[in-house]
Amino acid sequence: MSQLFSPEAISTARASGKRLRIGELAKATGVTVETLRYYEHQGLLTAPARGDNGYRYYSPENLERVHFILRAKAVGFTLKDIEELLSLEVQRESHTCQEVKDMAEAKLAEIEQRMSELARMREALSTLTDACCGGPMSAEHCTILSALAEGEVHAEHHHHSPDMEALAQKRDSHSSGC
Amino acid sequence: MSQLFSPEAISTARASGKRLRIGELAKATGVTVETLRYYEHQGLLTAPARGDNGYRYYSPENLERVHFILRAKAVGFTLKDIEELLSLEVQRESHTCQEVKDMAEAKLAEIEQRMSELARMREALSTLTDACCGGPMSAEHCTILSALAEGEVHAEHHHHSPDMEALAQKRDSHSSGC
DNA sequence: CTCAACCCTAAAGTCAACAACAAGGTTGAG
DNA sequence: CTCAACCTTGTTGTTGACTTTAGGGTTGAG
Repeated sequence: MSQLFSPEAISTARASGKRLRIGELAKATGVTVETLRYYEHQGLLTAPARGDNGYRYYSPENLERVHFILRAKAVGFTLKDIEELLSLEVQRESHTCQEVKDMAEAKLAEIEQRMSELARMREALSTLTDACCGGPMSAEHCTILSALAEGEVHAEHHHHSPDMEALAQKRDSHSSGC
Repeated sequence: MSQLFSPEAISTARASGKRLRIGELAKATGVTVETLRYYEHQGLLTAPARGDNGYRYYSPENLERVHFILRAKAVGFTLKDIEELLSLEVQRESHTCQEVKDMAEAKLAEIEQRMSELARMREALSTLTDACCGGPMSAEHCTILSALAEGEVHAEHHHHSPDMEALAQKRDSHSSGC
């Protein structure tokens, strides 16, 4: 490994400025170098200092910004959201808490929306799997396939109707489901 | 395919034999005509009969298949999954219940995976929003931005550490958070 | 006959968030 | 010097599920 860089080779040699090359920053943050260049291209990272060789040399501030991005991603923000969050972050004084909280709450609502959609799917799917024997015999009378084919799937948005009953009846009445 | 052994099963099973043009099928199923053509292109819909004008004329079986696809989508299957499901559906006898149930359970696991990921995000986000006043004053000391900037976000996979404590302390100690 | 509302095909564009590739320059160890 | 391992730019490809575009034919009412 070649950890040897020239700390003072950069024009503005700051005392505390431990500058990282892109591969080092990548390793330090757990993302790929392509991702870092992509973030820069997208305007999420400000263009870092360059050496005479054209290499990017990242400051600790750049490192912090990458961490900011990753944390924001981890709680569900998109890169586009993060661009907005960063514009709030870099000029905190000229923005309000409300703006920030609004974004967080909007994202929260979005996440809860997606969760309830998934919960709906999970309910429907578990009803289906519960009704299916899963045995090694022919799928000719498989309740899952029949439910998908004949419209007994309890998965439409609102409209929680006698779907499950219909499915349950299938099991009882025919005694053939799966 | 059911059409293999049923050039007349169609006419016998359903005396109606009402064939729809693509726009009618679209209206009947709630998808766009482009989507229907796309499904056909992807092999999810078998090529329907054509008139002398080149128009597609869909049979009731075609309609049923679209419904199958939509129901499968509604419970979380991808189009690729559905292609597989359809191959099971079309030749049920040569497949087992187990195959079908395995697919459903795999999808269920996938959905639960995504749900727990979302739940993790929701926890982190609601902790953040709870800690933020959301008021109209400067975001200078906004706890949300600070948490994102300083790494107090409780959102990494496992590793549930004193993150929330750190966040809570921020509120108490500084008395400035937001 | 005209005109809107249908229908057709093939190909390209969209979104997000990168990954991969081509074609090179730089660095440092051996 | 070579060689691997870095770094550079710009372009294109990936995934999924469509949507849009371009450039046409068909149908039926007025």
